[in-house]
This record gives sequence, structure tokens and C-alpha cells, in this order.
Amino acid sequence: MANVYQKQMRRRSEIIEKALHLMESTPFSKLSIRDICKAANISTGSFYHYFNSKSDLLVGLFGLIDIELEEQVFPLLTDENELENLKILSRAFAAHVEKNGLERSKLISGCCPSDRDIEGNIRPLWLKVTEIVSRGQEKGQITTIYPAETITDLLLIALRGVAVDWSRRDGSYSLKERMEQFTNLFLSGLGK
Amino acid sequence: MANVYQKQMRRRSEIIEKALHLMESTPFSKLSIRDICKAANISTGSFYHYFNSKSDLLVGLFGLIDIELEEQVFPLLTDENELENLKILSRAFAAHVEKNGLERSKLISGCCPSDRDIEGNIRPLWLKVTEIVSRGQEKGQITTIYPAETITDLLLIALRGVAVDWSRRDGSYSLKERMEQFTNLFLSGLGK
Amino acid sequence: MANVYQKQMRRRSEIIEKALHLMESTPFSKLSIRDICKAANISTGSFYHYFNSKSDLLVGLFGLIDIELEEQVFPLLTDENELENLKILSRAFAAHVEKNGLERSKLISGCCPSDRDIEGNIRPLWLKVTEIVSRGQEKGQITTIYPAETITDLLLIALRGVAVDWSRRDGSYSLKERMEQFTNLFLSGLGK
Amino acid sequence: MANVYQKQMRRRSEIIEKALHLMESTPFSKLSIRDICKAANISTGSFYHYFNSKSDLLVGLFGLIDIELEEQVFPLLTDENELENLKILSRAFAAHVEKNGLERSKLISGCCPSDRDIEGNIRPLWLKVTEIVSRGQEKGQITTIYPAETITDLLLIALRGVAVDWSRRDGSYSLKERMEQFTNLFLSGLGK
DNA sequence: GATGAATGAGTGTTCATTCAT
DNA sequence: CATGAATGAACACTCATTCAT
Repeated sequence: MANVYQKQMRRRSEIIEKALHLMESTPFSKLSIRDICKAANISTGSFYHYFNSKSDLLVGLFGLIDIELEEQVFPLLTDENELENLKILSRAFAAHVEKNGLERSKLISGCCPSDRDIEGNIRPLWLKVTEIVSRGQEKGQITTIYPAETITDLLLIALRGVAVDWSRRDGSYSLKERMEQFTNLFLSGLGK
Repeated sequence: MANVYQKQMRRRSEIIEKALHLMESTPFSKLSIRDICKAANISTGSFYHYFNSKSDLLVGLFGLIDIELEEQVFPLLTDENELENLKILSRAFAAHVEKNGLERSKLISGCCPSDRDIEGNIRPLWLKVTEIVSRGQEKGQITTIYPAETITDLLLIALRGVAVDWSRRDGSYSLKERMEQFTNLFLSGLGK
Repeated sequence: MANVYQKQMRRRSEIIEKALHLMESTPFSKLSIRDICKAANISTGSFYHYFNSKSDLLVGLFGLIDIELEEQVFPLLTDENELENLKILSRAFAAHVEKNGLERSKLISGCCPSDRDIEGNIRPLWLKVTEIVSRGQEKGQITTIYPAETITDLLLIALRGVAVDWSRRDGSYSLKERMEQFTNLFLSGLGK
Repeated sequence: MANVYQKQMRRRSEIIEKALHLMESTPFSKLSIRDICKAANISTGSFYHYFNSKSDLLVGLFGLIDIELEEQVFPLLTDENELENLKILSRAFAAHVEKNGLERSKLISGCCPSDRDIEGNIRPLWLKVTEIVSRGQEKGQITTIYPAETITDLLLIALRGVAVDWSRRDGSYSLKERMEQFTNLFLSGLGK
């Protein structure tokens, strides 16, 4: 019965969801299993039925983020101007962070994953950005003084910084606006 | 008796220095008071003579960094080209981070200070950068589409991101080189 | 329906068998029900269908050993020299322990049964040894300074000790050889 | 101040003493740190001030036993008949076990030390017995069909078995008497 | 001033057992 | 009959903080 497996996964996701919610106000490393369980209305024993360890939850956290990214952000891209695509991606990224809160942005960006990083960069967002930059370079829309991978790194690092700063200030300003400012400057440096 | 106070402060600095050293290999939140005391050759009781709490140590940590910045980085600035000044500052910042290691960069950048950030940006580095950008705008060397404070924020956020990324990858590449790449792109977007 | 009962019992034995296998490498108290169930390919729920508790499994363990003893060891006895019979029994016991491993020897000997010993000695091996010693005393082959039951106790206690020692040292020497040495000394003290 | 160190050690011993007391009724592996702390009237935190881990306590336990052995048992030995010395040792051993209870005998014998054996046999008792047997062989009082070390092993294994059996039956019979019976038989097999 | 023994709530994790399906 | 999700007390161990000396 596939249902059984699906049910498991749904329950797993629910717990991840709750953990994510708690992470709006408390960093992962300061979250206790007990807190998570209380929030998810399960016993500590049950937690270990769905996850092998606390780190395992982090893996799940990353996975969930990736799914959301692929479903919500990528479909917004156009085929025309690649610089514009990067702007769209940045905007979507900002919107996503603003909507889903502080800690989620860290999961995307991979900043300070206290337990173990899931391979740093080989993740959907990085791949998509590299693809865009690459195409932009082919079309002559983006500078070629650095390879696509380098430019991707630099851009993502910066985007992460913006999101992290926003969350550090408890979302006291408009992330979308700030992101717009940043991309205006950075992408103008990126154009030919 | 000024001597007494000075002695206190010197001892305080010594403890901070040792803590900083430990933080090269262990994040602040994972450092125990006991470890710090052992490294500083004092008893746990004495620690609480010099600091009110563990968080209090963090405040001291930030202060020390500021002193180092002012002594080592600021003197390198010129009076000519302000964009060039920003580049110098970025280079010096990278050198500083590379020399002093992983955790110090986080203290400067303020990324993920696990316990509580010591107010946002009103710190020496931020003031200095704002000053430079301001002058650059006056001289017509730097874009005025955003106020100096905004540009400063954006730049510092990005610099932090670069340093943090470098430390996240355990310093596995040259931070100076990467910082150079980044400023090449970003500052070219910043110029008129 | 005897079939139903028999099937139950067969399944029970299978689980005991698997548990015994695991106990070669892990002491009973460190074995989890989950581990046993995994090895036996049943669910934890099913375990509690066949056993009332973890301790209940221990009772089953002892029973299985008794069956093996009666089937494999007792048939080797002769009718002649009772001292020789005791030696044969000791040898067979050593062989049995060596073949079936560490934890089984503890079950026979009853040393350190972590949960609760299943009454003292009224078990097949003890009865058989008493029988032999008794006959030996009647034939004048074995000292009568102590009653048969006492001598049996002393002998079994010693045999257990030898087996336990062997297992404590992870079977690093030949149990048969050591048992031979021991019986040479002890049985010579036992003879008239 | 040596006083400080001594005080530490005295406190350590007190905790060991209490643990030993609990071990009369509960095997070491089933004893929780909390139980020990409650018995010793200290907090769990304090326990870890005196011991690095639960296993560390076991090491202390063994040490204490050795001291008692050397102080109370060894002085009783004579210079004449070595077989008699072995009997004295066995008697003293039995008395010691009877007086100090169940679990202490296991510590001496090293039977089932659940966490980590302290090198099995290279301990005071073993050395002393080997010394006696050796001398006995030189004097022609003890059989030479096996080396002294082997005979020592066999004897100690048997003594352990007797003590363990006694404790398994909750001290329901006289250990001294049983030990006497055993040595009567075994040592008579040992003599020339 | 300085010490370090003492505290006790807190951590991540395990596991025998129950029970709805 | 069989399943495995759920439970929650228990475990060994950590650590910031206090305080008598």
C-alpha cells in the first residue's frame, strides 16, 4: 500500500513544517527535540520514529525548501533577457524569504547550518542560476570576465547576505525593496 | 586607583583573546565557559568576576574586533579615488579575515551571532564606509541613485556574505581573490 | 486445534533462536526488542503476541538450551566409570559451549542472568550430574565426604566458571583444553 | 595544599562506597547515575565533577576492592604450607565476599564487568595466588603437571564461580562452609 | 579577588510496551 | 493474527551559574 508510505511522508512533512515555524524565532541549534515535539503534538519517541536524529531533521528541512523553490520560483522565469531572469529570481527569492520567514532563508542560503551542510551548493537554486548566467554569457548579456559558476557564487552569496541581514533586523524593513536596490547595483555591474 | 581598573581590563582582554582563539575552531555557542577558563588559566568563578554572563563575553568580543579594525585597516585609506578606497577597504577586510580566521569574520559581519546582536550597524566599519561613499558621491565618483547609508548597507552585507561563505568552506579558497572578483563586479555597478 | 498451538510454539522457537543468535555478539540486556524483531522478521507488536515481556523471552531461552542439552550431550554417557562419565559430560559441555558460543554458556550456567534467574538448579543438567555422582558413590568411585547434591553443585559451579571465563576472554583460548585441565585436577580430588 | 586533593579523594571514595552499597541489590549496568547521586546526596552534576563517566566509577570500584584485599587478606598468609596458604586465601576471600556482599565479589572476580574489564587478571589477587602456587611447586607441595599461572587461573575461576553462585542464591547458605567444601576437593586434587 | 565544588534543569536519544487499525 | 505508530519515562551526560571558603 503506497498509502502507508505517503502517510509517513506527510506526517514527516508536518513535523518539518512545525520545526520550520519554530525556527522563525529560534535558531535550529537552540531548538530542542522536546520543543519541536510539543509544537507538533507528538511524543519525543515519535520524533525518532520519523527521524533518525536531530540532524536528520535538518536534511528534511533542506529538502522541503528545495521543493518549494522548484514549484514556486522557477516557473516564473522567462526566455528573453537573462539579466532580467536573475532579477526575477532575486525578487522571487526575496518574496519567498519574506513570506516564509527568517530561518527558511538560511536553509536556502545554507548560511550557518549548525550541524552539517548538505553539500553546500549543488542544490536546485545554484544549478538554475548557473544555467541562466551561462545562457546570458552566450547571448552576450552578461560579462564573461568570470566563468558562470563564479558569478553564480558571487550573486548567491550576496543574495544570502541581503536576506540574512533582513532577518537579523527582524524584518524591520522591506526585503523586496532592499533586494531590488541591491540587484539594481550588482546586476548593472554584471551587464556588458 | 586607576591601576586596579586597568588591571581588570587587561585581564578581561586576555580572556577575550583566548576565547577568540578557541573560536577559530569552535563556534561560540558550542564553547563552554569551562573551556574558556581552562584556556585562560582561570577558574570558572573568576570568569564571572570579569563578565556578567556568557553573552557579556560576546560584547567584549565585538569590542576587540573594532579596535583591531581601527588600528589595522583604516590607516590604509587614501584621499584620492573613493571607489578605490572601497576596494582597499574590501581588500584589507579580506586580509584581516583571512589572517584572523573564521569566527572573527562573523563578529565583524555580525552574521548569526548566536546569542544576540549588539545593535545593528552603528559600528566603526559602517561609519567609515558611509563616510567614504558620501565623499564619493560628492566627488561624482559613486552613483547617487541611493543614499550613502543604503549603499553602505548593501556593500557591507555583500562583503559579509563573501567572508562568511569563505569560512563556511573552511577557507578552502583564497578569500582575497574572491573578494577581488566580487568588488570588481559590484563596484563597477556602483560607479557612475 | 493442536495445529494452532504447535504453530505458535514453532514461531516462538524461531524467535528464540534468532535472539540467541544475536546474543552471540550482544548481551541480553543490551538487546532491544526491535533488534530481535528485525532479525526474526516480525513486528514489535507480534513479539508481544508470543511473549508477555522481554523477560519472558529469557525463560524461553533457557528452555531451548535444556532441549539441546538433552538431545546432544546426555546420549554420550557410558555405563562404566562414573568419574569418566563426569569427564565426558564436561567435555561435551565444553564442546557445546564452544560450538554455540558465548551467551549460551551463560544461559546454561545461569551466571549473571540480567533479569532474573529461573529458579536455581532444578534443571536437566543438574539432575543428570547428581544421578551420575550418586551412582559413582554407590560404586565407590567417588568420594562420599559430601552428598551427591553438594558435589554436583560444586562441579557445576566450577564448570560454569570455566565457561564464563572463556567467554569473558572472547574465546581467545581453547575451551576444551582448559576444561580438560580443570577436570584433571578437580576430578582427581573427587576420586577416592 | 595536599588537603584539597585528599578531600577530593575522600569525597570520591564516599561516592564509590555508596555505589557499592547499591550494587548489593542492583547490578552495575542497571544502576543509574541518578540513583547513585540520590544515595550519595549529591546532584548529578557533582557526580561528573568527581568522575568522567559512569565507566570511570567502575574503575574506582575496582581500585577500592584491591586496596581492601591487600590490607585485609594478604597479611593472613603464613610461610609454611602453600596449600594451606591457598586455603587461607580462599577462606579470607569467602569471608570478604560474605561480609561485603554480592556485587563486590564480582568486582574481585571480574565476572561480567558490564562496561569494560580492567585488564582481567593482572590484579593483586591473581599475582598473589600465582606467587603461592609457584612456591608450592618449588617446595613439592603442589602438582607440576600445569604451570603456576594455569593453576592460578583454574583456582580463581572456581573460587569466582562459588562466590557468584552464592550471591545468585541471595546468600541463602553459608559461603564459608561451601568454600571449605570446594577447597577440600579441589586442593586435594592439587596436592602431589 | 580568586577558587572550584555544587547545582539542577536541560540535552539528544533509547526502548519496553500499548493499541487502533 | 499482524502491524507499526505512538508513548513517555528513563538514560548518560553538559553547562551556565552561584556561593561558601
